[in-house]
Amino acid sequence: MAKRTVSIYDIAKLAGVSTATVSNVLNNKGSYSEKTRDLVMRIAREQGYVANFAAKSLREASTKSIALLTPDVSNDFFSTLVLKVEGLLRAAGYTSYICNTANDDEREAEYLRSLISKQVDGIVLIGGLTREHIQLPTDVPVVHIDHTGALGMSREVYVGNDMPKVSYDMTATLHERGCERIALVSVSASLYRTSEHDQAAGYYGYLDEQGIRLDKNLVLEGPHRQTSLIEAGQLVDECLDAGYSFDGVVALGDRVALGVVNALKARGVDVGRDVRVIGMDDSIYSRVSTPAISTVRRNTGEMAEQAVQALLAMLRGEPVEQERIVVPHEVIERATTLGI
Amino acid sequence: MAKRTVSIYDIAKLAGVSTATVSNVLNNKGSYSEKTRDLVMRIAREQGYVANFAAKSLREASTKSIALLTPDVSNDFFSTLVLKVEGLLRAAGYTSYICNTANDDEREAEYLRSLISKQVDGIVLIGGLTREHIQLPTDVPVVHIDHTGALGMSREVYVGNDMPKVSYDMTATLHERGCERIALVSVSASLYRTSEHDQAAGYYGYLDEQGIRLDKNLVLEGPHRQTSLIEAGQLVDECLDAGYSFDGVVALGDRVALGVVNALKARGVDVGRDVRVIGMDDSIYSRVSTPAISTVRRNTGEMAEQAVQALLAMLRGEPVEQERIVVPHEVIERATTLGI
DNA sequence: TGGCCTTAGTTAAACGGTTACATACCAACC
DNA sequence: GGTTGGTATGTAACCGTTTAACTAAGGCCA
Repeated sequence: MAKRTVSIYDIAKLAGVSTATVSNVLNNKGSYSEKTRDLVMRIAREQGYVANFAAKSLREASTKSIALLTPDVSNDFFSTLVLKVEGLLRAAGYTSYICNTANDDEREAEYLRSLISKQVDGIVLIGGLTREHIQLPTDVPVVHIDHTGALGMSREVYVGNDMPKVSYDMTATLHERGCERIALVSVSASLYRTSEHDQAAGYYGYLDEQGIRLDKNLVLEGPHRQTSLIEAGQLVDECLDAGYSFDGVVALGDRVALGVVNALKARGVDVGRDVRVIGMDDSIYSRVSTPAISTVRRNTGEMAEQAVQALLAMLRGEPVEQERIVVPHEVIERATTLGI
Repeated sequence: MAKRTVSIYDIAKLAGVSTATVSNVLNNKGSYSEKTRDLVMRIAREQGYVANFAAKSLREASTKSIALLTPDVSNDFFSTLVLKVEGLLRAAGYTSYICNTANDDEREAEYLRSLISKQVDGIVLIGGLTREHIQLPTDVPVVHIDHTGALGMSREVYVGNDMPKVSYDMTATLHERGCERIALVSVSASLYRTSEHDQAAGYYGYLDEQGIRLDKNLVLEGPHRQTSLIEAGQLVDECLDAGYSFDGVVALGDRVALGVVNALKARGVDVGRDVRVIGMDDSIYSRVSTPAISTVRRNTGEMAEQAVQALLAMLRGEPVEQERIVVPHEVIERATTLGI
């Protein structure tokens, strides 16, 4: 079975020319007569010729494929990012290997090992934990998105938001709306998205700057045993059951925010008035909630574009001009902070 | 730059043996002394040798990679399916190309063209529209999941639920709980998931069988201009605003069901008592809703397993023993039909 | 001693492209 | 007529791996 697929050699024979000419015609290179081109093209089409990428890759030392690692594709933020990056790369002629590491170091390392062996031309690392455990054998270009862990490669670029500023702005938004006792809710999956707990930094920073006393009982961190949404609700319940109170919530992620909102609603709290809530990522969760959840748009579109642009530049062999690219974010207020 | 990565040839030279021996050692084939093996292994490790898959693929006419096409990875049902399939394939030594076709024929065709050229060993098509537009040049094995469109390949397997039975059971569940005027809500993205509108068939079938008069005004189909969740709500609003009424809703998808539930709640309807709702897929949407939405578990785990098993069998060259594999489904009743 | 088997290893071809270099032809120019 | 130059095409090496076919040496046995 498995009748060998038609090769450039078969076409050359049928057309009565050499493989070099066929290759030239197929790639618009070198020179050849119009007659030859038409003949070769016709035969190629007739025979259903499809170039063998393995052969091309071997010879050219380039597979035109990219590794795309992300911790969790089911997370709206990451999945839109991944899809945008993939689309842009595809438009540039690259195929992507999309990998879901589930925040597992070992899995990530395994993926990289196998993809390095598959000779990917570049690597895009999205979110996730620190990357200290990874050691790459080749000097392949790497782009990090939403994440700051270094890899020590010779060609390496970072793209992301100013995360401390994001949580700073979230906290400020609540404070400016009159909140005085502001809680922070996060589950580890989102907390670890940046290597140095950047995400929470702005919350502490703002409180400090405004002279607001930090109440450790209002910092709710979950170990992410289950769906972040459910867990966030439990954290809120535990906190309130223990007798603590708050009038504002900085939720590191819209899923977390939705969990918080649902838990508060279940207790009869008027979300948006009694307690204001702000989430992050501007994902579907913040939009489908009632009341709609205020959030931070982190500009996945621009992140993807900057990342791909930087990667393509490195692939073209251009020197890295800007190692760290910061994408602006934007607070979007909805019912949970406006109180309408 | 780009210092050539170390090849089997370099190792052979360093170890003072032939490339054949190195290859044998690395693949546990042929025969060699223990001394030689240790030497080769040590040098390979020292030099950070990584096999070049392009060369291997070219020689072996197998890339150990699979194309995985799905209409929408942001859809919970598809994404869990994709991840499970990918995981099982990885465990079997295959790398997956995960592709998001967005229900776009042209995009799908483009993906397949490029992946065929990349010499994928097999193809898994998940959900999506009919596949009549696709013509594959090689006789690569194909597995379809949750979808019935034929491709006319020599090695082709279908895995999925009995979709007419699914909507039949959904309708029956509502009827048995006392619903008499049962609406059907779908948006095209989900409606087209099976080629012959299988999904709705059971709804019509059940009504017919029970002698319940079909009211066309209660069949709400959206063109999927936007998020299915939002759109479902609009369809419900339009229907009720037009003066029609229902006491049960068959929603083809949990996202659709959530949209319906939200819209009804906004109108002050007591969901679960005044109107009962059942969704499909047992996704996160049905679980995070208040009230929790009844749904149908479609067993993505078993689907993935059956699909991968069938694919691996075909890749091993075994003949197709069962062309059509049906995975059982299960109605899960929660608050929106139990009325608690 | 010769024949045969086993083990350890080598040689070289093959996979399907790309490409540097060689060649053949023709026209134009001085 | 010889030189120059462009165009169209062919030749063959090369990318890194696997593997069929082969060699060489040692052991065993009649």
